Amino acid sequence: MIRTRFAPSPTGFMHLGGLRTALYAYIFAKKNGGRFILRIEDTDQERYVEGATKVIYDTLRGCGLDWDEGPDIGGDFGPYIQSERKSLYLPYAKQLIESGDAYYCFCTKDEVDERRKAAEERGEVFKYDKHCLSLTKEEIQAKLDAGVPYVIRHNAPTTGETTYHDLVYGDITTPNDILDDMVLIKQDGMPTYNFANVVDDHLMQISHVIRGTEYLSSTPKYNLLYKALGWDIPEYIHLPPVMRDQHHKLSKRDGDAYFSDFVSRGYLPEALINYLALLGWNPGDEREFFTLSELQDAFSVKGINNAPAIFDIGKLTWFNFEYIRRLPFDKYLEMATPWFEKALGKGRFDLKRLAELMQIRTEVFDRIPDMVRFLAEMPEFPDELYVNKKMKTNPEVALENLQLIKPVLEGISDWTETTIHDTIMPVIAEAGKKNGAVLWPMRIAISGKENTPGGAFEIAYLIGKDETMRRTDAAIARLVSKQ
RNA sequence: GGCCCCGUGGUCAAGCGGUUAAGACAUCGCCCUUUCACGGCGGUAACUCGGGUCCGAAUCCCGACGGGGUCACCA
Repeated sequence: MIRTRFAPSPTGFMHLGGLRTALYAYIFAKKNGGRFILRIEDTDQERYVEGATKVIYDTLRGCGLDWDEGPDIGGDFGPYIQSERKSLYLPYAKQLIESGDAYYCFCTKDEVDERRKAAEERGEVFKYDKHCLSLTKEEIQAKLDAGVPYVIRHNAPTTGETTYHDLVYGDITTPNDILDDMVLIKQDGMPTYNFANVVDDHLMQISHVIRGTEYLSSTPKYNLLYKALGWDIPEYIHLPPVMRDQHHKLSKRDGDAYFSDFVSRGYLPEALINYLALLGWNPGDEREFFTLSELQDAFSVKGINNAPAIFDIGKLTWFNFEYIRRLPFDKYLEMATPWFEKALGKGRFDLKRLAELMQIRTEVFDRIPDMVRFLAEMPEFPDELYVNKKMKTNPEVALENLQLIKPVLEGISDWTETTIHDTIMPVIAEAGKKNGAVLWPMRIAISGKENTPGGAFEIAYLIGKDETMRRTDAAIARLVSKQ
């Protein structure tokens, strides 16, 4: 049975790198008919952030990454919150002490820190010197009885080397002499991440550990623990980091790395998931669009890349654009309406028609207001906008043609796109002019923008006859005054 | 600094000893078009460097350089 887990710590928000890890763990499990487990790693009491767990739930569910076992839904291997498992760890630590693979350490944190600092100043790599390993049984018991605070440390080997296999990185070999005697049980009785992780992954029968490469070099230490405890070592799938640029990891610090930020700006979770899936993995063929279930079918560990990948918001935006285009119209209208209203207020425009024009032009929802604001408020614009080489227009031509259509526009009583179109086009033809020579200036005159979501007729319809005449008159007046 | 990992266009990325070194995003140009967009066509742009091995290397080996990670009673 394939079992994977996503084990975030509730210390902040869900950032995109973490989401990608969760995604891979989810699709790998599902692809293989396995189970996806959610475990909250909150052994660091000081970093606990209220509400962070909910963010994790919301993000995962919002992306369709439903877990089969977890804190809120239970499962056969609970509890799924590490702090609630506190009492489980100590017996295993004691077992390691019995076998000589761990020992009590009474050195205080300050002492050790001081020695570490001194070593660093000498340019040396600090390793705990196993000082407390030499304590006799009696000495240990005496300190324990006296209530001297202690931690339990791993007794790591100092010679030889350790090799393990990673499904994406291959064999990783590390010399043992660099291994430090890491703390397994902290002074507060809580296990460290290092220890809790090993115990929990084993107890929860995790078959494949999927996580970031930051754990690549500490994995040998975990493997030593598995062996000392007599447990099977799980398969490892380490994932390269998602980078902001060549030098920096995409991190919580960047602020824009949060899933929730992208969603509130108008990125669709589906687009985010699709993009993230392809960041560091490829299906082996030319496909680019994947739903979650298609991802499950196509996924293969072989397709995971082992080099860091730089997060490219441009490509994400393209995916988002494509997903927005594919949205059912009603859904688009519903989602776009708040953004329309932000710039246009309520009830002044035919939002349905606007949405039809906007759907294929929306890259991200938060760009909508700037694109449509001109409908409510005529922007200032330079006369240069009347210049269009291909349409052969300039301010002079614009004035002439605006004057040509103004009375025609005035005479239209049934203000619909069709009527406006059918009334204006013959006039242009009769005057022997090119369509663009008339329609370009008209669009500029009533929109004041080089780019608009639709042509002259659509805009004229949207802003209504009165506003169209007002803007046309103003444009003519201005052009006249400059002659 | 020690140890580990990585190195194909601006970005993602195919490639597994012989290819005109794919494709996508971005970018540029052209066509279509009442604008933009969409669509169509085309262009610019890459194997970090140096040694090997081999008839032949982006592909294998070594080294250099560059980048990342890690060295906590954080996870």
